[in-house]
Amino acid sequence: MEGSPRRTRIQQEKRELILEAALEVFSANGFRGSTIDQIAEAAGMSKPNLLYYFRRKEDIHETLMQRLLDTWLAPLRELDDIGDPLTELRSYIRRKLEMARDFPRESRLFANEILQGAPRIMPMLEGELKTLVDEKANVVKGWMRAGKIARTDPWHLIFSIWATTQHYADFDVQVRAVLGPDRGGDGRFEDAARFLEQLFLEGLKPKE
Amino acid sequence: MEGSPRRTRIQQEKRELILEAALEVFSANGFRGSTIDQIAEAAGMSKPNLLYYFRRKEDIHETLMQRLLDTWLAPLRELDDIGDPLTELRSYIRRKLEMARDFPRESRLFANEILQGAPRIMPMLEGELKTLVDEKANVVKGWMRAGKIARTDPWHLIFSIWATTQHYADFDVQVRAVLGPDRGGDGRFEDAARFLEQLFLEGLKPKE
DNA sequence: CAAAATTTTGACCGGTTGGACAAACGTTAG
DNA sequence: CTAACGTTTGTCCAACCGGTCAAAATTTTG
Repeated sequence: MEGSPRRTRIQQEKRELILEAALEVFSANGFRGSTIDQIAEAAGMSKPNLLYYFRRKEDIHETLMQRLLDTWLAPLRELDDIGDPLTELRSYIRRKLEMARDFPRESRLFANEILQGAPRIMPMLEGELKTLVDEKANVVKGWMRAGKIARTDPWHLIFSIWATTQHYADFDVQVRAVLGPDRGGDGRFEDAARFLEQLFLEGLKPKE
Repeated sequence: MEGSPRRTRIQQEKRELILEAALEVFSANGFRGSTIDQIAEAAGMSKPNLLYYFRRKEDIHETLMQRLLDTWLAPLRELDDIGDPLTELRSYIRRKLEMARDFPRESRLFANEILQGAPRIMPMLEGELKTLVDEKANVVKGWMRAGKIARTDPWHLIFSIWATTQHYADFDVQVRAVLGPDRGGDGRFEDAARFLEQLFLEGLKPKE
């Protein structure tokens, strides 16, 4: 058994500072597109100083990734059997959209990793993530069997919630460019929330 | 007025070869993550030879990007007023999903560019793309006014179609990892098509 | 305070990268 | 055949990048 290494107060603080800076840089440029110098400058320290706290560039990325995954899956973990199905799904969509709004850098970091083939987190996708999604898909299946929601593919339903919500973080510049200066402001997340709620809960069929 | 530069037959062919190789490499590693050497090797030639056809790395990327945008927006251009609205939308969704299936590299190239803040194509997003989307959003608005489809935000509707379809190209490794070896095979696009059709045309409300 | 431990820095290194260039090679037209 | 033109290659370079190291500066501890 090995506990996490003992660290001084300074080490704790500086490591946080570096991780915050690295999140900024990695999420904007990807892993290979980012340099240690950039991260060091964003953290307000010299490169060798940074390397005193993280011995390799990859260590920073790995630490960032580990932390990310916990918070990233939290909304899905909260989805559970108790309560009204449609309400549960609406809450899940809202939580995911809030994450896209409040943690866009984390979303882009994740997107960058997946886009490049997920070389560093593949085992996690096939293990922890798959297990969690399978479990929640079965919950959704139960709702369908009980006639609480329409029958459809639960896995693709989850994918579509991921895709539509994360889009507002990952493709933010495109969303803003298309909406223009007037509609692309802070209100876009509320518009998106309203739209997604209707899409998932009602579809596009006209109401009689 | 300046026409496109005169080129010999060999130049035409070699340039195509390079662009094909560059698409492979750029879409997998991003712009900064790709090296001229990688592209040259994928194209079966030496680095200086490649640089004879494209003088700078950025020229390759730029050429690739310009071509991409035309084909990328083609499905949306086809969306028009004539014909049944729900059928039109279903066709658009299917075309976009087919593009994700048949041109995943193009999708990832585009996603990479947007993720990094779209530094090279920003003017196009604010110009050509915005104009096209605004135009099509108005078509959709007309359908809504006519009571042909439910009232909702046309812009966010288009975003959600982009997001859900491109997801199967951009996040392909994640989709496959979650679906597992049995369900993650070639059939996943048909499952996705069925699901998306239901989602957009019916929503999740249970049928009475 | 003084010794010990921690933190910061400047100088440096080997490998990679984008790109330049001239020489060699091949092709085509007179 | 040969001169002109187009293509390919080997060599080289300067900038950059990840990372090392020893020494200096600072903080902590007895």
